[in-house]
Amino acid sequence: MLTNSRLAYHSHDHKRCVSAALTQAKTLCDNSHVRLTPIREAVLRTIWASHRPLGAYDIVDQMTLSAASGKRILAPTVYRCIEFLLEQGLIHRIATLNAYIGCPFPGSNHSDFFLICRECGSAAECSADQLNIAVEQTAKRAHFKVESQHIEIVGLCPECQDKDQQGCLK
Amino acid sequence: MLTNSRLAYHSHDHKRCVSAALTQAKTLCDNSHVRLTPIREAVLRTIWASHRPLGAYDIVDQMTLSAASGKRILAPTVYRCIEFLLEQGLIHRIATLNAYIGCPFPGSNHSDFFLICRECGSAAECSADQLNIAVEQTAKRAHFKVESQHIEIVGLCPECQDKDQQGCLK
DNA sequence: TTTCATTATGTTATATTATTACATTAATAA
DNA sequence: TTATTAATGTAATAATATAACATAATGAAA
Repeated sequence: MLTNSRLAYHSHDHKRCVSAALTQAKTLCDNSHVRLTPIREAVLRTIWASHRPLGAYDIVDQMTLSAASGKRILAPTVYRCIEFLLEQGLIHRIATLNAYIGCPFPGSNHSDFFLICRECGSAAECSADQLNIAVEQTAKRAHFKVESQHIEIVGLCPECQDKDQQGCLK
Repeated sequence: MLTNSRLAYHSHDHKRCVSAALTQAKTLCDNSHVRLTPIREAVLRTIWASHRPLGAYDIVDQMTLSAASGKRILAPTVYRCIEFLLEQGLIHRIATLNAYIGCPFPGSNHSDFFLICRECGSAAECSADQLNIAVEQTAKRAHFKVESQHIEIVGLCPECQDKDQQGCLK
C-alpha cells in the first residue's frame, strides 16, 4: 500500500515534502512537455503549504499575501493553475470540501482514496490494490464499467484519536 | 449486496420508485418523530423525478414550474429541505457534482457507494460489505478511525456500454 | 381553548465558489 | 523576424450556498 499517512498526521520536516513534490512536478511536466510556469509552481507550493486541503480562495489570499509588494493574484488565474495541476495529476480536488490537496505520489497508480481528519483537517492519500479490487468487483455486480473513482473517508487521524482518548477534544 | 442499479439504468415503471421512496420517508419520519412537511415532501418528490442527481437550483426551478400559479420557492427554503432530507438519510449529496439524489434504501446499512454514468447521468447506489471491509482495512493500515465514507465512481452504465459498443456514443 | 414555546417557512440580502469574455503578454516555431 | 500558440491580467458575472430577520404554523402546557 502506498500512503503518506505518517507524514500527513505527525510532525515532520515538511520542507522535504514540499521539495519532493516540486521536484516530481518538474520531472513529470518535463516528460509530458507541458510548462510548469512560475505561477503554476507558486500555486502548487501554496497548496503544499500543509497537508490540509486548501480552498481556491484560500489559495488566492495566500498568494496575494506572499507575493512581493501585495501583487494581487486573481481568481481566474488560480483556477487556471488548479485546472492545469489537476490535469497533470499533481493535485487532487477533495470534493466534499471544495478544496485542493497536493498529490504525494503523482504519476503512480491511484486509488484516489483520501483519509480526512475531521479534527485537525489533515488529509492523507492511500493507494491499495485490495480497495481497487473491491470497487471493481462491486461495480461489476451492477454491470458498471469503472473509469474513475473517488473515495473520501472522514474520521480521526492517529494523533487526534490520542487526544480524543485523553479527553482533549470537545 | 444492496443496489438499485437495475432500476437506475434501465427503463422501468418509475412511479413505483417514487411512491416507494415517499412511503419509506413517511415511515422513517414518523418513527423519528420529525415532520415530513408538504414542502419537504415536494422537494423529495422533485429529487426523485429521475435517477439523475439534481442540483439545488434545478430543484428550485422545477418546483417553481410545478407549483400552482407560478408560486416561487426560493433557494433558502430548498436548501433547508435538502438539509433536513440529508439528516434523515432520505437523500445523498453527490459531492463531485454538487447535486442531490434520492436514497433507495434509507435506514439500511450504507456504503455510500455511487455509480454515476458519465453518459446518461443516472446514478445507482450500492451497499456491499466487501467494500466496507476493504475501506476499513485500508484505513486501519494508516491507523485511521473511519467515521463516514463517501465513494463516487464514474464510468458507463450497462445501457451506455451497449450504445458505446454499437458506436452510438460520440 | 388560550397561551407559550418551538419549529418551519418567507423574504431580502449577501457570502462563497467558479467561469466567461476579452485584452495583453510571453514563449515557441517557421 | 514574424506568425502562432499558450499563458496571464482584468472586469464582469454566473452558480452555489448561507445569514439574518420577519412571519406563520404546529404542538405542548396551563
